[in-house]
Amino acid sequence: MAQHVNSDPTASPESKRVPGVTVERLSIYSRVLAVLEKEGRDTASSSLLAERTPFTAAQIRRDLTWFGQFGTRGKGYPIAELRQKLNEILGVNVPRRVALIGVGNLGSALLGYTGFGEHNFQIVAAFDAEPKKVGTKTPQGIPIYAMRDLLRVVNAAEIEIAILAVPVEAAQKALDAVIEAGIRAVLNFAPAPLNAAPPVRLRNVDLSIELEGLTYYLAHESES
Amino acid sequence: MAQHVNSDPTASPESKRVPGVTVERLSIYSRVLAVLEKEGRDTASSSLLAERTPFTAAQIRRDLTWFGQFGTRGKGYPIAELRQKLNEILGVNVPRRVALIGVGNLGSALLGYTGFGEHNFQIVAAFDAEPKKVGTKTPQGIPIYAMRDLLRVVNAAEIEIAILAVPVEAAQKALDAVIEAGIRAVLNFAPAPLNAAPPVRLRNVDLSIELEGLTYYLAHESES
DNA sequence: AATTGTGAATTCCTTCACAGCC
DNA sequence: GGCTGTGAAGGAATTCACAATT
Repeated sequence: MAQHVNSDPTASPESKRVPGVTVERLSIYSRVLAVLEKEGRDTASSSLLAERTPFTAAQIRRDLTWFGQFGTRGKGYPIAELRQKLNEILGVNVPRRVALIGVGNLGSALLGYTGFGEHNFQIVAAFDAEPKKVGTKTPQGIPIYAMRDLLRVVNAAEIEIAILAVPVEAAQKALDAVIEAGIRAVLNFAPAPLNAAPPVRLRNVDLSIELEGLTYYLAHESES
Repeated sequence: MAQHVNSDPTASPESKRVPGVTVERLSIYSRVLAVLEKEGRDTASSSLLAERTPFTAAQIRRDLTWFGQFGTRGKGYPIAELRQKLNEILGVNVPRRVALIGVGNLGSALLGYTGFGEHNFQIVAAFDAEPKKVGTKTPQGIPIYAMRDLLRVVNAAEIEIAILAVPVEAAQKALDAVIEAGIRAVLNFAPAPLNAAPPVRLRNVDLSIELEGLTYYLAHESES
């Protein structure tokens, strides 16, 4: 298999399109590798990774080949190195600046969530429609701006990502505003089925929908 | 999206196995139908639904046929009726009782999130390892129990679903405890790659992973 | 002996395209 | 005329299975 086109692991996945499902799994591989590294291992086979994830060994090997050849036959994958490469591929090796839109209940919880920082996401500005909050800072020391300052702050702070944590009725307007401000990546927590046209990437996290994905199987358990 | 369920290829309604991706989309259809209903419409064609979702008309029609024939040729689908039907299929026509494990930052935000109640999910009990919190109530009036009371309370209150909002280092033990208490459906917010064997259904929502699904495309924008 | 990387086979999902019905 | 429901076709993702490599 003299196929070394992708021997540079940071090279783009050339000719063919990487399946979306593969990208989804990459983060999970990175997480599992972190755990294995902490356990003191230095290589991991695809079958070990399969044990720690809901995926099969063949699937994992196939996923990785989209980006290059990272393993050694007979041995497995070098954990630290593969993790580093996956983080590069995911674009999380460099810090990403994030704006939080909406400093209510959920927004406050997200600000208190330390996991973002651990994965190189920095919430550098918050925005709220409530005049009383504007001009103050969050308990974490992040300044709260008015929505009309969005464009200015996004440009000045080089913000790339917005997290929407606004009430559902404000969600569409907030989305329009962040796109208008030049943001290309949006994570929406408002329980509204928002849509955005490329090149904007929008991801919806609807907590009720997550639960409904579970109740379906509760309701149909007897049939399995 | 949504992250990931340990897929059970044996769950099915009547004859054949319903694809997992179809179940994922059902909730979204239900949401869109609710919006259309509010707009005063009483029928919706598959192409109208396609306009309001990221899915195609053919895909929507195909998804629905897994569960029966709901439309009228030449006319479309009766909105209210289809929505009701979908909710039945999803098992959200009856209230589902939920336990919240972990009343920290994120847990408190989830308690304040009114979307659950709107979709027939009732958080009826909370649990925390912190002795100071045990015996008190949340601002919403939900009693906080010690973890050791899990089995008793789950049985007494007929709780079917657990939401894990505990620190990552406590996640596995919390998962073991809720499974031990007889719970079959778990939504995990701890940023740990947890696994559960069938018949337990586990869904992970890792906020950092959601963001990483976006950064991949930020990092590879030039290629698309 | 162990394990990757990958063609080939397979399974799963989506889209096409149109007959059937309103 | 408009739209559903669905066989058939097409495409995508997964799994098999094994030659290649350490």
